[in-house]
Amino acid sequence: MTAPEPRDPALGTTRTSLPIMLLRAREAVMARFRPMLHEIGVTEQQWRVLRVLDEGGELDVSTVAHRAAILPPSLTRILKSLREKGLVAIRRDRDDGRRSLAALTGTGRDLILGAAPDSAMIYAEISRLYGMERLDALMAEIDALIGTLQDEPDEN
Amino acid sequence: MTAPEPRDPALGTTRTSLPIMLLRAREAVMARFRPMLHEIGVTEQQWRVLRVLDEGGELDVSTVAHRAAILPPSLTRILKSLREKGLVAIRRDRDDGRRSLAALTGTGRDLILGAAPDSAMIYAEISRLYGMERLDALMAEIDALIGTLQDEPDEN
DNA sequence: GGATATTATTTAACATGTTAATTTTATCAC
DNA sequence: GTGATAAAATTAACATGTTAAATAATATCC
Repeated sequence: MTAPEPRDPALGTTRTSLPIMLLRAREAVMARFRPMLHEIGVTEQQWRVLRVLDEGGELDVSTVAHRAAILPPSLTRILKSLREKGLVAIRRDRDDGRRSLAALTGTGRDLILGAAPDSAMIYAEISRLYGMERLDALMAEIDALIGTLQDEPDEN
Repeated sequence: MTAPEPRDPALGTTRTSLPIMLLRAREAVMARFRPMLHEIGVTEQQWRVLRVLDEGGELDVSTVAHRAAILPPSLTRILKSLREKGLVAIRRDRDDGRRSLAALTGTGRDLILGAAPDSAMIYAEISRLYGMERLDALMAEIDALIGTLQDEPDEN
């Protein structure tokens, strides 16, 4: 019975909010991968960490955090749980006692290798549905947006 | 001294992973808004909920969850904290006892109104840096990606 | 009209995000 | 060499993400 409340036209509507759209897009993509991740018993973030270690070999925590887009405090907990699962090994850097180094165990590598075909198939399906060139172009644009926002100084 | 570990070429590199790129993009955008949100003492998610309620008036929890892209269990907690801050009011729907209805309080509306100019300026700055038309095109493409992935059935 | 299924929300439990503070080790200046 | 500083990782504390289960109210079927 009550009429819709008035709203400030200076605020864009949440329907077209850039951060929310990026969130929804990520969710739509991840929904395709989630069944596979559930199957092998790792979370999305744990999977990212495993992949980064597969690509980079033994890496220090800061590098893993940067490449996997995970903040250091989260990564500390994730590495702990991955170690408890026997998927990664962690040791101190002898040359620089401040650093921790993480690497896949044999078990961890096997898990990646086993899941790789499924992962590739899911990505291929996304690429097929949306269009491969179109997807490449979209990712290039997103990359450009990131570059633009990070290079330019904040307006504060 | 150890050489880089071999990796499976079937897995794309994490550098070009679509989910990670969307995550980074969101982070790059939110970094611009974060100082303002910190200023007014609300989190990013709380801000989204407040904006949705400003746009939609009194809404049931499910609708807010959908529009703000927040899962119901998270929203329950967020609404509780917003109520404790005096920014929203919650009551039961008389026509359907299962539903909870949330609405901005006067304080909540004042907070939105006070922050609106800053919010608009930040968005305008992003638009200026990246290009307004380019940003519109990017958002249209992201929207198309979401539509594509949600409409098509899962391949499982 | 009462058993049953469905829907809306919440609770529970665990994982991660986020900021600030702390700890440990290196580095620099002198 | 020693004291101040900086860097890397962790811990702490609180907020949110995520899935499953529980709760409560409505809708449906016979």
